[in-house]
Amino acid sequence: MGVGEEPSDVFAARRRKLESLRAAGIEPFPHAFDHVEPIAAVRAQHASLTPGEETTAAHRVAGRLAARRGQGKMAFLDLVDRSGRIQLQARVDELGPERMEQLLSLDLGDLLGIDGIAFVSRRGELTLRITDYRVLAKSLRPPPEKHHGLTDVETRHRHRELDLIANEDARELFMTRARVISAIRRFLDSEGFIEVETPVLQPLYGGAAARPFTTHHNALDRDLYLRIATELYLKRLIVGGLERVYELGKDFRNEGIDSTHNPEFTMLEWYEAYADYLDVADRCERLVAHVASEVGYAGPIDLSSPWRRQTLAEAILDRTGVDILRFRDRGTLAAEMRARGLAVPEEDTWPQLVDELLSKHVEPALIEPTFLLDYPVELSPFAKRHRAVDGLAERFEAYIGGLEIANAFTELNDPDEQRRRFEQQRALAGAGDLEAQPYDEAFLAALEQGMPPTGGIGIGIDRLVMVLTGTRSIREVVLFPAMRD
RNA sequence: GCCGCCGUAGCUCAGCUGGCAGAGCAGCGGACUUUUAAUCCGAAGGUCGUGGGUUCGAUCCCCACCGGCGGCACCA
Repeated sequence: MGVGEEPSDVFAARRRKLESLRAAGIEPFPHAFDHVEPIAAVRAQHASLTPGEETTAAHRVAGRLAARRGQGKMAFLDLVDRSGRIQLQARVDELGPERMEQLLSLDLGDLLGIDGIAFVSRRGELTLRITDYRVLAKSLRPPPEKHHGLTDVETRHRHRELDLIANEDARELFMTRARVISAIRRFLDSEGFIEVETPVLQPLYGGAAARPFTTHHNALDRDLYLRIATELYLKRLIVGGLERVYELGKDFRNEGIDSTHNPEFTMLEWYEAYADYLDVADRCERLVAHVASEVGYAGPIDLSSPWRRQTLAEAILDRTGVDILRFRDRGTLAAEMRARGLAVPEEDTWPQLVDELLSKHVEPALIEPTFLLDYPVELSPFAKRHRAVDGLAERFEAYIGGLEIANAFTELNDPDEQRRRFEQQRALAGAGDLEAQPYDEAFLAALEQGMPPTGGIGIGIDRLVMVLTGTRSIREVVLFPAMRD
């Protein structure tokens, strides 16, 4: 069933009304409608009126017809725009019999422009008494049910326009998302960052552990990759002296789809010269706290700074009793895990076992904002070695509500060390690791030019929006999530 | 990829391990001048996801496929 099916008489009735409008000399799809006020602005002007109070204030609003009560000589209609809903009163003594009948024969879902005089009904509802109206666009499909809204998840995601028409929650959520993104830009701009744009189509992908999408450029007759991260290009801009840069845009990863993964998703990355990962952590928690405040976050999690900080090894020790720093090879770590009754996947290497401990036993418990610091260097091919602890890298991941929302490091800027890391990745790729980093000579050449000490981070914007809106599925915060055909 | 649940009118949902497919909203015809999910009367509206199978007979039982959701696996 659904939106693509053949019209039934519900559709035919709307077609007939379209034709009768035209027959009456009314253009059902006019070009524009000037001087429209947001409904919320009209409401704000009359917030102090009392029930039964009349005014002489004329207003012009526009939106979608959402409900109709009554018929004949007087009726009430509800009009919805992006900012809210307002009641309209249609009276035959104001409009005349012909215009009245024409108005009442319009369909729910039609787009209307309304001129009216504000008053408050006996029951206390702000209302516009219609003095004139205009059809702004005829709707040829019935809107979703007016009480229950649209609840079918598949239809809500495949036809997001219906979700937005029917569900005020959905409108509010995506407006919040927009405010999150603009607040991020304002924050970074005010701290001396410049926004840049680097290639989405890349001859070589890199900067994250993920499989890419492949595409083809016809004129060049060569395959290109959709980026999995912006990291490597952004660091080349740090080499170039731009000092503080950020990019906010889509990354693409050719992986499974679940409640926290969409194949295309919005990533913020920033890089700052002369900073390390702890400086980046400070800015990250300030950014999130600022954005939460800007969008009026009132959820259950305290996002204010400072956040809890704990090393990865401590967190795993606390949750499992396993001290990964004491068992530094695959065999002894696996034995320790077995001794404590923990599952040990047969194929896993030492860093993969660490990741297993982290994702199974630590991540789900990280509800309050938490930085997990200092990851195994094997898992972090672009992070600088820890200044104090052998075998670790200066890297953190930030968790909120059990979700990983950020990943950051003190960036590796020694080109020879970076080259050795690429060699290791090449060995992994040779062993069948589909996510190993490809060898990127252009990036190495840039590092050889000299990159200042640099801190960098990637923040998953979709997941951050999930936290800020209390949503459990990434599909709820992406307007058009990936679906099968 | 594996397992489980789900798919019935435009929308929201009923439908008894098998016997002609149900309601509300919306829509259509009518009544009504202060409604707030308006109310009342009337007449309509269906490829029960798709394709097979079992059966005298399938929305219901079986198989496959499509799509969605959840979990596992994989993965930031």
